[in-house]
Amino acid sequence: MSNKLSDNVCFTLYSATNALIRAFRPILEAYDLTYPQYIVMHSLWYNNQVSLKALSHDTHLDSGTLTPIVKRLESKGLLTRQVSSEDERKKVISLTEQGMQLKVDAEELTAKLMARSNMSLERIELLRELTLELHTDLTKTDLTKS
Amino acid sequence: MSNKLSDNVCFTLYSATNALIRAFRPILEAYDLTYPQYIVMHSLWYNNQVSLKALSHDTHLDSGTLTPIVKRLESKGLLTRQVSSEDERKKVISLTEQGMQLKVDAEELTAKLMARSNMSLERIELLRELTLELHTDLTKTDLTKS
DNA sequence: GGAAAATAATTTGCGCGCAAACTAAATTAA
DNA sequence: TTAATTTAGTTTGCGCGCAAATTATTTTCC
Repeated sequence: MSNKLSDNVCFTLYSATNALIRAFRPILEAYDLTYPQYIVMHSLWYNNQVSLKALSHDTHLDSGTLTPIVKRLESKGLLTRQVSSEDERKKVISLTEQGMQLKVDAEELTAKLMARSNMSLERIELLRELTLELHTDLTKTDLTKS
Repeated sequence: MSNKLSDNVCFTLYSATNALIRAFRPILEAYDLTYPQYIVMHSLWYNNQVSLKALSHDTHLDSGTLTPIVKRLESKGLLTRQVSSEDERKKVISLTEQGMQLKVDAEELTAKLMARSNMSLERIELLRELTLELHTDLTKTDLTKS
């Protein structure tokens, strides 16, 4: 029988994520990026010239969330959005030269940030595995099962 | 050297939290609550008649975030907000009868939800401890340390 | 080939999450 | 005691996160 909020996994997960993004903010500010924008850039650094659909699959972000994010990155000159010639419903999202150059600077930000926590590498890796597992479980049984 | 997004703790943590809140939504819908609103109610069930400051401390939510949440809960008839008689800057937030009755129904929602994941109780508890640790670390070293 | 269904992306609406600016009350210090 | 500082809570502005509705294109099926 739980009574404190911190006895609750959902709450600790939620709070830790908020704290992480909050801690990321001043670091990412130097690159004029928010955390979701950073995720999109990270995805494109390793998978350039993809559709919004593909980007959505990789980042786990909704298309309705992605469209405005990608537009903002476009207006910052980090990427371009062109209608695909094969399928005119699709847009091809491509990094600009400027967008690709960010990679060099911003690649190691996670390591930088996590080093500020006192957690050991083993525990960080364990946390990664557990959250990956939870995400997989939740998205698998989400809609069909009641 | 990480290349996939899922190699990145921050990303897996972020995605798992989004997935969790998404999974919570249809369950909480029956109580006409969002997840942050549920957190506030949960806090009040075990700590009634507190100031916004105290609520902010317990829920780890900003006062600027809390004010509109608490107002929405007030307009749903789940709580009241009265100016404190000792200190007129403070507001005393108190559950209504209706707000207290929700507790009975909504208390075990977390267990209900986590049962839908295939994770063992041990791994869920481990996840709770790791996220609690990360939150503590990040909020401790946040502003002062560079 | 043409109607119906499926797919890709955008738009709309709402509730956060939080920094920053603001208001009002209480405390401290001169 | 009153001016300066601190504290509690609200407001504003912006960027998500996502469900639901919409638009436009493609595919399917007859």
